[in-house]
Amino acid sequence: MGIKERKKRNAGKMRARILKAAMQLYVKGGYENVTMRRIAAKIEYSPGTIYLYFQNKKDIMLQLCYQGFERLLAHQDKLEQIADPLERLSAGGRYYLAFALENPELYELMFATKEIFKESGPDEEAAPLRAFRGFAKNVKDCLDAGIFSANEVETTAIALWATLHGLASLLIKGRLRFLPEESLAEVVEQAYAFSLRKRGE
Amino acid sequence: MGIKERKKRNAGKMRARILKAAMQLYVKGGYENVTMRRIAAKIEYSPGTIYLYFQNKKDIMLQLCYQGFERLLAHQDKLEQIADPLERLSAGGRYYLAFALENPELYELMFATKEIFKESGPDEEAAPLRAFRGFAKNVKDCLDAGIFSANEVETTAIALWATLHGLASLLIKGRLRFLPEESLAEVVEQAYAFSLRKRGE
DNA sequence: TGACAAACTGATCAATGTTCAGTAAATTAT
DNA sequence: ATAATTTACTGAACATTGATCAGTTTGTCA
Repeated sequence: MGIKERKKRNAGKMRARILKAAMQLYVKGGYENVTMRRIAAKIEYSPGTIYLYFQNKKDIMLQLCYQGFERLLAHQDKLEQIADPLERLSAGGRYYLAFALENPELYELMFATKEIFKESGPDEEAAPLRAFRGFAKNVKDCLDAGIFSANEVETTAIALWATLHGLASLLIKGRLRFLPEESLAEVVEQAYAFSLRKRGE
Repeated sequence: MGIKERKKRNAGKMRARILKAAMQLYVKGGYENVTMRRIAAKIEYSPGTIYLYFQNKKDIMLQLCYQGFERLLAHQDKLEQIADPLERLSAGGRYYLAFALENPELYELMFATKEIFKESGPDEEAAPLRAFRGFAKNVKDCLDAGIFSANEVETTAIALWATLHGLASLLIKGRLRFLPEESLAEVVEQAYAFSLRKRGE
């Protein structure tokens, strides 16, 4: 009696096709480029069909937002191999910024979606929170190693995350365009290094 | 021959009326609540009239964005009275965050508008850059006082600004909602304090 | 094969930003 | 004062949007 399973699989595949099409449209031209009719054309179904698999456009965009966090998490395990905690945190920051700059539209979406935690409060299983917990773990290792002054882990993690997110956001939104282009990368690198300055420096 | 002047004044007043109506709509319900027809209804003109004073909706939103920076700058002079540079920087940060949280939609707009610097590159006279220069001045005073480790002023200013902007953005977008509500303010305060930690701490 | 259910269609709706021929008001010239 | 001209404004119209739903096709099972 695998019929129900097959149907679920089919529905899942359809959802995936829709999301794939939506993602392609989104990364190419942002929110306004994602149109129910354009998605429908891409998957070769009629617009009405999409509403059998998603509540509305917002629902689709929310799923894309989650996919963004999944992608961000995808390479987290590579960081684990770095032994030195401060170096690991530093590399994590560089990776974070690189991800944001390589996927600017996606990164925007990841932090533009207000409804992300709306449904029944924050879910520890959710990708956004898992990403933060992984980051906080690295911060904890630094604190344990006495690299920063004594502080709450969460407080320190939030401060450093905020710096990274702030830099990513300012860069993507072109708010640092007053700096000479060629020194931009260097300035950003050093700015994050300043936030990571060790106790006594 | 004050006729031309009067016409300019009238056109200016009309622009102001339109922007006022647009701002009211925006702070109440965000971007999608700002509608050319709704603006027109508020100012009691027909929709077409708006296009005699603004290029399009984007143009209107851009002006609102500028108004946001003007408001942010409005109380900057009060900070100047604080003698101690670190205390001044700290108070500036608190004021910045308070502004962002009291005007969340406006703050979003201030940093959501990509076109802000599009026209002929960054303009030193523009409010956004003036705001940064004011902030950087406070940072310079701290560096001169030896409070932070030697560094480029711009680099340090960007690091601290990014932290503030990151905190504001994360708060507004609800990304810190996994923290207990009652400790949120405290955590944010301490997170910024961490970024401001003095040399040797 | 026939009855039922599930999947899909596409015309349709209200609302959006924007345009522009036409009207009304204000100004200048006669 | 009246006519001519410029300026200000209107609102119907257009293309496109997200969303709906009666009707059709496809698939499943007795």
